[in-house]
Amino acid sequence: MTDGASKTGPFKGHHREQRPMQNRTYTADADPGETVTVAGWVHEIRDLGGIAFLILRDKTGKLQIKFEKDEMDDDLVETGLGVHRESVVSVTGRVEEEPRAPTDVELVPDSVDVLAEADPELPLDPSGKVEAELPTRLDNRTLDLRKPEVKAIFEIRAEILRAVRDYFRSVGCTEINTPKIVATGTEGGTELFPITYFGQEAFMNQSPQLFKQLMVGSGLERIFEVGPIFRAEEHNTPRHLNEATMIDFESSFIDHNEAMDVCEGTLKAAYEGVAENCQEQLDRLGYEEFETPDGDFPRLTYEEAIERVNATGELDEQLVWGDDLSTEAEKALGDDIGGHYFITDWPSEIKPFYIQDYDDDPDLSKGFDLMHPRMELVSGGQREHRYDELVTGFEQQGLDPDQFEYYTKMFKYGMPPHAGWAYGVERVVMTMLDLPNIREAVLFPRDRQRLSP
RNA sequence: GCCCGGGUGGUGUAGUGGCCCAUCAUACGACCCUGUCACGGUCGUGACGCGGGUUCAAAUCCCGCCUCGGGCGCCA
Repeated sequence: MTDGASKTGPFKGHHREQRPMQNRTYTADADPGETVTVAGWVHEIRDLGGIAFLILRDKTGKLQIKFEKDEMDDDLVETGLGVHRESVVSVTGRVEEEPRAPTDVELVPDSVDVLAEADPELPLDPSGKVEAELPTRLDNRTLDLRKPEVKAIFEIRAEILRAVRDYFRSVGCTEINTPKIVATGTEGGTELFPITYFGQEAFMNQSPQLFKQLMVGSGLERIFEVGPIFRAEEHNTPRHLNEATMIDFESSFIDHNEAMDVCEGTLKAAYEGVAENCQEQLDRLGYEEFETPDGDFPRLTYEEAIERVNATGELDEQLVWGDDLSTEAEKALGDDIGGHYFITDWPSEIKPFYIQDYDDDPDLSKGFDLMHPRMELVSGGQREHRYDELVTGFEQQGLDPDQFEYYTKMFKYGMPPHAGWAYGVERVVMTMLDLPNIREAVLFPRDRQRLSP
């Protein structure tokens, strides 16, 4: 940038007071010998009498600020030690090497500015001396995310999304966005949130399924989307949300086996990204060793899966062909396998209409699920791309094809064979970090009871 | 949708009929303390979700309401 350009910008060089943050130094970058201005939150004040320490916290860590009462200006001491915890301050002073300080450096202040005073009684304690329950934490998410271990979850979540996006690009995908306000549901089964759209009945979208299929028939061919989905089920569990974030993938000219390859690739990329780039966050969360999945994920057919569940002897009643896997069955199988695995070749009748059946066995579908030992992560499959078969599938599942004409119509104009899948970001975060509740993996969860904040 | 459990100071808890004008920790207020790092010490402020009932006596038992969490189903 030239001098001339900089003078026309929002921050003019000779008005330093208009950009106080420009000169801010992160606590982690405060090196001995420098005079710096740091800014952040008052984590704690330890007043020992003649000497007192203010611990300042910012996004990079904590820095100790020393106040020697007899040797320093009274106003400075009064301002620095008179603030409540979690107030926002900026402090200018000299950084000194000090082996007795927690980080081996401390700041000797010349001036302290209180930018925002905090109320003395906090709804939760960011220093973590006293635990808070999840509802209290969610009601006060701003304070909650001042805790380094809570912040770490969302830094890791961001890294998962980065790694997944990079992986998708590496296999030739284009990122798309599809509408979240829609006229009809996807599968007809799940409850939708009804809304009014200029006087017309409409719904919050339950899944990008139909839209992403329409796009594999477009010139884009191979696409992914990261976006919200909305489901009006009144479930109350630690693994369901009414608004979740889905990672959807769909590609032309691949089958369900190749779709599983991509699925496995994205998940491994997510684990590897976190292992490579989030060691500090993992440390904060207390991970001794973070294991990335190695080797190929086992691919069990549905038939093999129910046989294996029955062989564990964990279930009171044996599964028979055609049964869906109950939560109990999923857990028994997950314990038995001990890692991620696919279940393939599901009975057609428990998979949606858009999943293709085997030509030589119409009772068997090319649908698959990716499972973590704790829960289902992904649902996907080879799609039905043939117009006549698709419309027949609608009718067999009791759906009216006319309602989905915008979708089926495009299958008349050259829809290539295609396959894809979708997984829930929150479930990936939750299983990766072994979080007890899916609400931990969302900043502001929407569940049966919670609409605010 | 069906079923189960819980709500005690700001926060997290102890207390299952009288021992409770309610325990402990932390926070908050006051005072003491020159190397803390969950700083320490002394003193103090502060709560039984709401309404009704049973009982000589209710935080505790019963009913209704509000509210939160969990199990199943279904799903990601």
